[in-house]
Amino acid sequence: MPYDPSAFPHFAVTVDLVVLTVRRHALCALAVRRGEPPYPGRWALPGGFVRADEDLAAAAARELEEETGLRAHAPSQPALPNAAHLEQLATYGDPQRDPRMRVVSVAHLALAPDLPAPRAGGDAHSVRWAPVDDLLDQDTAFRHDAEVSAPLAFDHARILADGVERARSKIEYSSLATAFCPQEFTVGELRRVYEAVWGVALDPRNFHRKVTGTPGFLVPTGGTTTRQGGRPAQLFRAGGATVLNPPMLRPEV
Amino acid sequence: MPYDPSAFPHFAVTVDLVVLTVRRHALCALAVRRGEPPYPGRWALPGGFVRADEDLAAAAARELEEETGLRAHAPSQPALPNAAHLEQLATYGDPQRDPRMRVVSVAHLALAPDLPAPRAGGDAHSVRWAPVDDLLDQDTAFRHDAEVSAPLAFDHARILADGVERARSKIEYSSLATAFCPQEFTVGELRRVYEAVWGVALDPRNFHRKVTGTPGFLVPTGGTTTRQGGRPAQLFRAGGATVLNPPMLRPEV
DNA sequence: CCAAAAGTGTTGAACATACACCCATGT
DNA sequence: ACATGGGTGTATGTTCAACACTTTTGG
Repeated sequence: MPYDPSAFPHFAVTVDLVVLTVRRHALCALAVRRGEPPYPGRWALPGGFVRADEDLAAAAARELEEETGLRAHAPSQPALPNAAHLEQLATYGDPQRDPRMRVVSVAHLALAPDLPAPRAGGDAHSVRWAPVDDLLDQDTAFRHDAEVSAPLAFDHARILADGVERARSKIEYSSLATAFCPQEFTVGELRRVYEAVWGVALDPRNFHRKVTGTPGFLVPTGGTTTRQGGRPAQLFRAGGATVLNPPMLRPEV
Repeated sequence: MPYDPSAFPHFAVTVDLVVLTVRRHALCALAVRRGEPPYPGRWALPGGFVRADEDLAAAAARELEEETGLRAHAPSQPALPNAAHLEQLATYGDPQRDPRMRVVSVAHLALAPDLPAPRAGGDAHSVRWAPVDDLLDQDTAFRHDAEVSAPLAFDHARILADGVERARSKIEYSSLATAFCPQEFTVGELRRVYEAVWGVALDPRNFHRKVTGTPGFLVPTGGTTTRQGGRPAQLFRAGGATVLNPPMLRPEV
């Protein structure tokens, strides 16, 4: 079927990734250092062009694997080892957002357990996990001891902020916080995820009762561990439940 | 700055609109009948191409005004007369979703008060409000008395379902339900919005206490009305609060 | 008077917080 | 022994669902 290609404008379409993990009690995002203009030397979110016959989710999964080695798994699928939660976040299409040309970027949000080390992708640019506070907050970004020293390239600060906000609100009413944990984890480890993502302290006793009392949230594996020190803790896997009812309550700020 | 346009694939970018309203106790969506191939004669969501120098939100607002005469207002802005809530929903980019070419569609969700009548836009194709159940449910869609008789064109059934789901969950924890009401409304009218969107019955007494007891949700205007019959009811405007804490509770299904 | 919708009071169950207290390990 | 994190019990307050009851209109 013929169609006049001059009847509509042409766009480039990219996917950008907000990849979040919890490291050393802080919520961190994956950042790559740009080599080429525009914004050479600045940190940015990983991402790339969508291919001609590629679905948006497939493009996001491909970029995720290129940058981290993680495979994506669809929501409510058994958590495989080396797999991350991946979902569409939002789309950014300001005509001026890329100085080269008109680019519409479909941002995705990925949540991953703490990984041994970020691995350089097919292109060997530098990659690192940076605390989101350093990436977003101007004051800390310009502190001399901060490892990032300028705002993110393009509109990536906005995209990252939206991704963080999505993660913060979603762990409230879904079991998504388990995506930050390894396959087997303790209640205390899960609690530290909530504390890092929300930036608050939670009562360990009430948290324990809450998560173990929500049917389908956690499944005991039978094993125990003392990797956190102290009394051995039961190990759990994520259960089948995806929505939490009643939700976890985020304390007032 | 030169850039090689053959280095990346070209896409067409459209906006599609899920415009919802509550009419005669039912949640309804705006549908347009297609004149041209593909899917001639089938119902579809309103939408169109994003222009070369147009932001995504601006394109959605333009299409909304062309189809309905409604202006869009940003979140948490005073509700103007003839203005609708508009927000980005999600982006759909399956390579096969449009048989003509590669089209990425950025769907938006609009919530509007019940309007006198849908008005034909710049192009004079037919437009109507259809109950979302008729548009989505195969069984009712093929009943002889249903006014729509085939599934929506393209992947619009999926987009509509996602928009309805977004609206259903958002009125739970935000004051968005007021976007379905006229500027001044009663507690009973607001309750009927929740009942239509969720498809449930709510206790009028508890609902009244809940919404009037949430600070910033409703502001009394001083007036009263008996347009629903019975004892005169106070009139309210939407207050400044956008998030509802605690949320409205959707009864179990 | 009766029907209909608005609004208030009350009660018992569910759930949240705060915190006292005990348990099982490593050093 | 003691520090550390895991886990249970219990008191107190808040919120919610259910429903009896009163108020103010139209017919």
